[in-house]
Amino acid sequence: MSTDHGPGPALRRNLVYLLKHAYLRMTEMTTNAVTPYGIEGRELGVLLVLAGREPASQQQAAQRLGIDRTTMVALLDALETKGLVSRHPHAEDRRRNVVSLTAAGDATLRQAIEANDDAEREFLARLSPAAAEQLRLSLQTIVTDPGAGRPAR
Amino acid sequence: MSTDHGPGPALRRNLVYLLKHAYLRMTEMTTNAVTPYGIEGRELGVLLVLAGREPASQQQAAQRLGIDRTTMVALLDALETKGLVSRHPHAEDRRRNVVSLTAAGDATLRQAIEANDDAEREFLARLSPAAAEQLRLSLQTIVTDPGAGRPAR
DNA sequence: TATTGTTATACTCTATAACTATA
DNA sequence: TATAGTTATAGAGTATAACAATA
Repeated sequence: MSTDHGPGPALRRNLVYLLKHAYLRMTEMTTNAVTPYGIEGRELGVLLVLAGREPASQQQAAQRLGIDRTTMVALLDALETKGLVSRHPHAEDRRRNVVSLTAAGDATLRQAIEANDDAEREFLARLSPAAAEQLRLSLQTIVTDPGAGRPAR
Repeated sequence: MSTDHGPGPALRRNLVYLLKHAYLRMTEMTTNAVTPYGIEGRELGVLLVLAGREPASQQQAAQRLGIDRTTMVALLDALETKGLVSRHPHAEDRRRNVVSLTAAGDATLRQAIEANDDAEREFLARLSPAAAEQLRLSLQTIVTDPGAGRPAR
């Protein structure tokens, strides 16, 4: 019994360790929350990007997610097979694909968002509402505005 | 120009997205910080675990890091080859390996910790000191004390 | 029988290089 | 020539299954 699990004092404050395990846990919870609606956790991210302003190309959608365009292909193949997304050539530049949500995709997204919100609430359950909001804002700051020493790319 | 990079409004508050990209960025910064001392980012984690209370087995060290024991084998092989770590059979249970830092491992760890602290400071640069500490504490709470609905495992 | 370390193997996620069709 | 999408392929990082030594 009590086989001494946790990180131990040396790791307990290490940011790589904390971020990695927080990420893994949130990912698992989102996956579980969203699987009943027929999509994977990563696919929710794609649907969310598409639901915003509709991207003018697959590549633009990939950039918003921070993944490679070749990764996006497989992701969209799966979503298209499920009938949640459709691709059409761009009117003015036929190299590009305009990707849009189908009606089914829109319905799935709505349900998945709710399920994901529940998962986020559970993930944050040990934090006060203020601390939870602060966590989100701090991560936002770090991720979207990395600060000096960071190439514009 | 202005090819419209960032996440877009739909993803900007999504915790999986934020945690993933925060994790990727911190990992990259730690890797860069620690490479000059001849170790990888993940290896710093191993050294930190070993420097705490010395684990009675490889398996215990693996549990503290949250990785599989088979993964730990390869990690320790590399560190042993570099002369930073040594394995000896446990006196009372010869199935187990007691893993300890060599003098070189200890010296490397000390330098790597400093470099990693610098990287963490840069990572947190856009946050106030209070917000930075709050972020660390909130992640700690979530990771080490996940709360209800979570099996003890 | 159960457990530790190990090996072989496979799976997931991701990126790089090369092809195609358009521009 | 250059770019968007695609395909084939390879590389991390990780885990599962099976084996040897020890308990």
